[in-house]
Parts: sequence; structure tokens; C-alpha cells
Amino acid sequence: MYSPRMSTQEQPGPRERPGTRERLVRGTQELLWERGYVGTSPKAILERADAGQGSMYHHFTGKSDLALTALRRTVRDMAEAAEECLTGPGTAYDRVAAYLLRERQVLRGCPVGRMTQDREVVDSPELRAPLDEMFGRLRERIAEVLAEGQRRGELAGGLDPVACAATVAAVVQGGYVLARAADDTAPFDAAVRGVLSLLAAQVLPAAGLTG
Amino acid sequence: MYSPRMSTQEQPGPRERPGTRERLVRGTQELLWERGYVGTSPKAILERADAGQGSMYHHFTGKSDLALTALRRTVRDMAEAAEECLTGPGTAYDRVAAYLLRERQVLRGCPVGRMTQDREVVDSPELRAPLDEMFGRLRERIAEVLAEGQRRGELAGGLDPVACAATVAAVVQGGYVLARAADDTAPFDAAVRGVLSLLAAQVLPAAGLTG
DNA sequence: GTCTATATTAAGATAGAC
DNA sequence: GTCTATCTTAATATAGAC
Repeated sequence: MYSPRMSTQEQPGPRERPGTRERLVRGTQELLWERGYVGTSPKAILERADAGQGSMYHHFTGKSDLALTALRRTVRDMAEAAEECLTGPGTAYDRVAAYLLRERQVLRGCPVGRMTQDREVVDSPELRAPLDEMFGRLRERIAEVLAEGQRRGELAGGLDPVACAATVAAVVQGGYVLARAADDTAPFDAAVRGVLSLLAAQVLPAAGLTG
Repeated sequence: MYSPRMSTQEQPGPRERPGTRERLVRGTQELLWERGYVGTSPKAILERADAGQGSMYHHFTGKSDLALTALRRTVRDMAEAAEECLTGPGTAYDRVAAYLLRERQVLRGCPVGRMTQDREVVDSPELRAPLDEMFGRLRERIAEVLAEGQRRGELAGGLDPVACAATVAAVVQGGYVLARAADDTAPFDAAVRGVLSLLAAQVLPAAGLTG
């Protein structure tokens, strides 16, 4: 029974038009990023996905169900991008810097962080869970990288990996806020530059020159 | 012609019930904080202010006009609170620490920063202006405090006051995001602790012991 | 200045045909 | 699986009485 439709795990390449369900998810991802949960109406989703009312309520129980699916997808994508920076080559400082300096659409804000400003999202344990897990995991990974840097003698022993990991994650999220308020990426870049200079002061001299 | 009504600059004490206009502004401040701009309906405002439709459209041209008034008020209040910390006693580090550690309702988020996630706010030059001015002024003031600390020999000369000021402001705004995602104030506190420890490493030893 | 209608559009979901 | 009604409630604003 061949079918051109892909499974529910559909991940088509850019060449062919995705199925209706996939278009609904992707359209919702975009709209949640642009307008948040309250600002995203089923009507707007259907228009963007080029689908009818019936399709949405066939594949999902309603707006919150669809939003949950979209949010999980977005979180997965963001977590992968962060992990790539943090597992890259170089010292602990290099890897944290790679995360801080990675390409971002700063004025559009963070697709995940944005959701924390939505009452209906944070008030729903199900919708908040993906956010919680992503930011929790992110802070853990940064803390691990920093702690590893200490063990390798790259970073000062006095540095608190858990606290500084939260600082690094907060600088990114807060940088988005400052940039959007200014309608200018400069505050984001300045905030990143500032925390990097403070971290650089924790880098021990000549640690790698023994090899 | 005596009238019990106060002027348009009404600032009544806590004892007497404010006028209708004032109740509308305060109710809108609360709702914008809780639900953002899109999530705040005229109906909800009127219920909270215990006013009728007519009152709102008598005092204001509509939702955006009332929101602008409320937003300006909120911004003014926040700016005053920040300024109080930054002009307080002690070293530059002490004053920045006072700002970072001041009492906040972390899980409710920042009433000003929250607005940057609202499409209709950042897309409106008029509504975005108060946010822009407040965060711009905040970063300026922190930068001034840090630069003054350098001149006084309290802080390392290598520190970049403008960049680090953005970092400090971003840590607060990002701390809110992380805390709301976790439904726990711990990430906020950790982020503040982290940036304070990094700043403490920039404090020059024994600067004040010469007196 | 404040109130109660009223109007218009959208949000969010359901029913049932195809 | 998808479509087009249809439904109910809310958002936002106007009109005009008091």
C-alpha cells in the first residue's frame, strides 16, 4: 500500500511541499515566534498553512494541542543548535563564546524565550514543560563546559560554574529584550561582549603552552 | 467651583479611592504586566477599574492610547526604582549590586521588558519609545557608575563600562525569562550571583584602605 | 462624565457533507 | 482527510441617553 504521504515524523527536504499536518506545525512555529500564543489565532495558522478548518481539527484537538507540537519542535531545533556550539572544538571559553556569538535573528527574539511571556503558556504545565527542559538543559551544559574548563586548568577555580552558566544564558535572553526595546541589535552585541570580557578575565594564563 | 476630582496628574494617597481615569490607568498597568498588550482587552480593563465602556472612551481614544499612558507610568516608576539603587551609597560595585539584588517579583516578570515581546508594541513607534528610553537610560546610568568606579580606582581599567552595563541589564531581563520558564526564582538568583562574582573579580584590592 | 445599547469583526470550536 | 457551514463568545468601538 504505497502512499506519497510521509509518516507523522515527516521531515521532508526543501524540494517537495510538506503534507498538511506538517504545514500546520511549521506555520504555527512561525506564528508563535512572531506573535506569541495569545496572538496566534487558528485563522492565521490556517491561512499560513494553506489549510481549511477541518484539517486542523482532524490532526489536532485544538489550538493548544497544535501549539504544543510546534513548541516541542522549536525547542528541539534550538537545543540542537546550542549543543552544536557547546560540543565544538577549543577551550571552555571558546565553546561558551561560540554559543554566545552564534548567528541569531536578534530583533525577532528567541522563539523559546518568547513563550515565557505568555500567560497561557506558563500557566499550563504541559506547554511550559518544553521551555523548562530546554533552558534547564542549556544551563546544565554550559555549567558542564565551564566545570570541565576548570578541571583542565583553563579557568580560575573560584568561578561558580552553575551561577555563571545561568548568567550566560540570561545574557542571551536579556540581550534579545534590550535589542527589541531599542529596535537595534547593538545592546545584544554589547551585552555579549561584556560577559565575554568578564569571562576572559577568568581564563588562566598559558595553560595550554605546556604541550 | 470646587470639585472633588483631582487633576489629570492625580497622585492620590492610598486612603481615598482614585478617580475613574486613574483607576483605568492603574488597572491597565496591572493587566499589561500580567497579560501583555494583545492579551489585555478593554472589557478586562473596565472590570478591573470598575468602570463602564463610556468612561474609557471618554478619557482615552481607545486601547492603544490608554496603554500608552499606562506604559509611561510604569516606565517612570521602574526608572525611579533603578535610579534609587544606582545613586545609593557605597562603591560602584555596591551600587550595581544594589540594582541587581533589589527586591523583585521575579516570577511575574519585568513589567517593562515584557512589553518587548508584544508585536503591536514594538511595531508602534509611540508604544516602543518609552521602553527604548528606559532601557537606554538604564544602561547609560550603569555605565556611568562603572566608569566612575574606574576613575576612583575601584575597578580594573580594562573593564568596558558600556558593554558591562548592557550585560548587567541583560542578566536581569534574561533572569526573568529563565525563572518563568522554570517556574522558580532560582535561575534568576543564580544569574545575578554569577555576574556579581565576575564583576567582583574586577574590583581592585584595597583601594579604600589608604584613608 | 458615565451609562446602556448596539454594531462589527474575530476567536475558537463543532457538525456533517464529500 | 479535507471542506464548508454554523455556533458561541469575546474584542473593540460607536451612538446616544442621562
